[in-house]
Amino acid sequence: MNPPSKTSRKEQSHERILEAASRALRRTGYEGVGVADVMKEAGLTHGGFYAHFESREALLVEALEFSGRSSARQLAGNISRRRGRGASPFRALVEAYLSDAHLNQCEQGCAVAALSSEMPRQAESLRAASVRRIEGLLQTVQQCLPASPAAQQDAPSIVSTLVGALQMARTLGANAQGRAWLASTRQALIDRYDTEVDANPGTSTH
Amino acid sequence: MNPPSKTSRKEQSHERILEAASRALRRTGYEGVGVADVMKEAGLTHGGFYAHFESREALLVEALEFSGRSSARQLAGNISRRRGRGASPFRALVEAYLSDAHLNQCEQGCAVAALSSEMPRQAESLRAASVRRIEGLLQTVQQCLPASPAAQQDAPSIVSTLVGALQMARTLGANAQGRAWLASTRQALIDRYDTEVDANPGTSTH
DNA sequence: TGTACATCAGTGAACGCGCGTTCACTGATGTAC
DNA sequence: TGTACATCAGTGAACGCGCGTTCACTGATGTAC
Repeated sequence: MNPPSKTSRKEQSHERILEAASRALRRTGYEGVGVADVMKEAGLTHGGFYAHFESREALLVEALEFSGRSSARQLAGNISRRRGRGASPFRALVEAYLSDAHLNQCEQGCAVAALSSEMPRQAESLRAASVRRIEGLLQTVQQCLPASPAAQQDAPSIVSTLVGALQMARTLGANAQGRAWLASTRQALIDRYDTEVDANPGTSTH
Repeated sequence: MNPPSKTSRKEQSHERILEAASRALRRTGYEGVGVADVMKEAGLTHGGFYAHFESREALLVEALEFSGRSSARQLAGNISRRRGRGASPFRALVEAYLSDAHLNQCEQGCAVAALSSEMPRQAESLRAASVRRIEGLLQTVQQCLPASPAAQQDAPSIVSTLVGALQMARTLGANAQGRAWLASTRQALIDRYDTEVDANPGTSTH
């Protein structure tokens, strides 16, 4: 008979492998994900990998989808927390996505920002999964904008700005230069799309 | 005695290697640049490589700088051609950078757009070179904006939008979906920063 | 002008290492009776 | 309840391949006299 817990031992291992791969993917990019390393971080040895995934590429596809679910959930949480403190949906989005925390913690952050320049070069199954991630992010942004056609039409431009700004800031470094880039982009977006202004967005400790 | 031409045979080879590496870098990313492949494309064999560069990493640094010079020159040319046809500096920048041609020809295009998500993960010498590329692009954008502090302050946000949009569009594909993303971002930028509107930007054949 | 020698750019074989993938085997868990 | 067997998840050694790097050597170009 099956044990009362619905997830089998193998399913639990599978989940741990995906978690490890998802973090590695966002920290080191597609090329940086090694089968042996991921298995080790999941507490297993590399030999068992092919009982879980058909190939490394199949792992990357699942890991990308896992990353998308995970970071979308986290972003939604951050947005609703900021909304609870009185921010408009758009301001909450901008301050959550372009936060200093998101600058530093790329392995828990948005997969699109972590991978976008590599996406066009990947095998078709991965590129298709990447397109779905972009569409997911687009949808999140659309939900934070007014429903008017004029506002909705700007969503792709805003997605581009959010993703690009995080990448530029990460390249500049998690120092004053990177943080200044983020702050400047937050300001520009909010000035344009959100009228209420407050003093110190992007950090929750002040 | 030296031959009348000032560039020696070795300098010519060096230049050919850099050209090949610069194209490969923007087409396939940092990880995609192989020493043997680059030498082959330059018409040489891989053994001679280390007479030209201390290491693969040193090649990548020089190739990135080469890419920056080359694409900055090309972008400046495209901008001034559009200005000659009556476009404002900002409109010329947006239509040149977010053109369908730039969507397709990434190996001659902007290195920042081709590499940005990989930049933060590179060795220090490469990251430093990447920062210089971002600063170069920032300067180009600043020169296309009005000199007022209000406009200049938006430059980082605009750089982010340009880079992000090209990456999203390239991931979506050089098809209707990718071109629509570009067109939408062009429109949003121009609506916001440039008042005159025309019918069909981004292609020169209509 | 011609000969002998040194320098220089490039060749191609070889080395070492990492990594994706395969496979025979093991130990534990669950099933049949 | 207990024993024998089958299944299942995971182990670890091994294979093959690609790639960065090294190095002894070659052929051409330039220099000394």
